[in-house]
Amino acid sequence: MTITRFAPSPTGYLHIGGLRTALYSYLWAKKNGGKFLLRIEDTDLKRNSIEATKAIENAFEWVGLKHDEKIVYQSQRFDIYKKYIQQLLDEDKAYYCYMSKEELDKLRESQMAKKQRPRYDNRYRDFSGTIPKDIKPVIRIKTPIGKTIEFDDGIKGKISVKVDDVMDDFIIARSDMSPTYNFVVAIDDALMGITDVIRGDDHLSNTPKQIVVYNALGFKLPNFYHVPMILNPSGKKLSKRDGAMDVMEYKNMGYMPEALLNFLVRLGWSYGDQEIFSMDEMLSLFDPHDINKSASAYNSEKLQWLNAHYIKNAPTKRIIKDLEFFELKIIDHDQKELLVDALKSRAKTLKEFALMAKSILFDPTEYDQKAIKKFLNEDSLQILQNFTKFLKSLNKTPHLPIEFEEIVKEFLQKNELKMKQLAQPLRIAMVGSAVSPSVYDVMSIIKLENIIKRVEKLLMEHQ
RNA sequence: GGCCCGUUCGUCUAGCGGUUAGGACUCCGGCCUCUCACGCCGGCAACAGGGGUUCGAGUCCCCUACGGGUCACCA
Repeated sequence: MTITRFAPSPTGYLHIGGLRTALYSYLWAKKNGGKFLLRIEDTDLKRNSIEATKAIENAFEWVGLKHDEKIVYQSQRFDIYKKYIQQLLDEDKAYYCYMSKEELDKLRESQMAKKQRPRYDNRYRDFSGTIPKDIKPVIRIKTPIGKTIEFDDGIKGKISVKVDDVMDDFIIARSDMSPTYNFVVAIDDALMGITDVIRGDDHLSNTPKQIVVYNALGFKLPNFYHVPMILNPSGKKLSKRDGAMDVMEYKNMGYMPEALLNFLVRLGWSYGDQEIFSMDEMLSLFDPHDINKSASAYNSEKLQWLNAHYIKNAPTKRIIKDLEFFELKIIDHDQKELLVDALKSRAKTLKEFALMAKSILFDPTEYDQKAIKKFLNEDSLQILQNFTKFLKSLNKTPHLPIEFEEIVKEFLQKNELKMKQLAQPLRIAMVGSAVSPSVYDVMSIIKLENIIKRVEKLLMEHQ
């Protein structure tokens, strides 16, 4: 069975880079009928937050990624880590190091001065001298000096590093005996039965260290996949300054989770020329081996295009529900279908959608001055005047767009006018600007009495 | 600086020794049209540079340049 995991440290919100690796992990597990687990990496007791964990869960819920089983908290597993530390000590695969932090700093400084790579000099490995008093020791693992560590990354291919180049006998337990990251990650991944580790590129250099731990403990290695980073539009590392890092921010901006997921899955991965992927398609087509080797820049225009696509194709009921988040309730409106259909191909975000809907539903509070200047003059005001008279004289009440179209045509014919001469002035009267869906649709949505009311209001203010 | 990774249109990418180097977003034309969108049609635009290997290289190898990651008693 394929078991993957997402293992964030609870330092803040879930950002889009994290969501992408989570998505990849989720897809790969689910595609293979496996499990996707969530683990919170909170070994650093100093900074830790429940809110951050909650934020991650909320974001997962919004996009619809469900993790299997209970969330694993590393802070609750210290007993387990302690056991393995003791095991390594007993087997002489780890040892106490009595070098103080100050000493270590000094060593590092002198190495830097000599342009050497700062590293611990293994002075307490196989130490037989007298042990310094008054020093709370740390525990270090014995790394396989002189060896080469090789592994086959599912994305990058063969990776091979010399142990002496990339690590010293690194610390697995701090002087307060709390375990460190590279140690616990290996243990947890092994114990949780993780078969495929999909994570950010920035962890690539941690992997050899974790392999050392796996080997020391006799655990079987998982498959590793190191996903290249997401860059900002100018090709630099994505940071908070780029804005919209928090996944939930996308909800506020009116993006649909499907669009975000589709955007993210295509950022660094592709399947031929296909751009649109439903969750089912992602599930059947995704394979981490096809992920690109190079970093990709975040490009919000594509996301916007995808969002527009998903809005266009979403069921009306769904849109109506989503619009409530933007304080628009149209569930009881008798022309809600027409309204939503008219706007579906026009709005790029749900936020924009709500704004457009409101501009139709509610009487205009102000008019676009450019539009006024361009389309309102003596002639057009006269036409509007005549049009309201005509509307009032009707002996039946039109409802459907087609019915409004008929009466408009009748009016135009009687007065020997072209649609162009009526459409824009009427549009301005109804919604306050020169842009809106078809006037017939708008008329049908706001109804006869409101058309007359809005036209008369405009006439009054411009006479 | 050491180590590791990367480099195809502005951006996301297809390509897996022989292609007029394809698609998508953006942008620019055109059609449709009551405006704006949508849709449809068309256009601009790329193999980082240099050496090899080969009959033939975007594809394989080496070097250079550039970009990124990482070098903690953080995760």
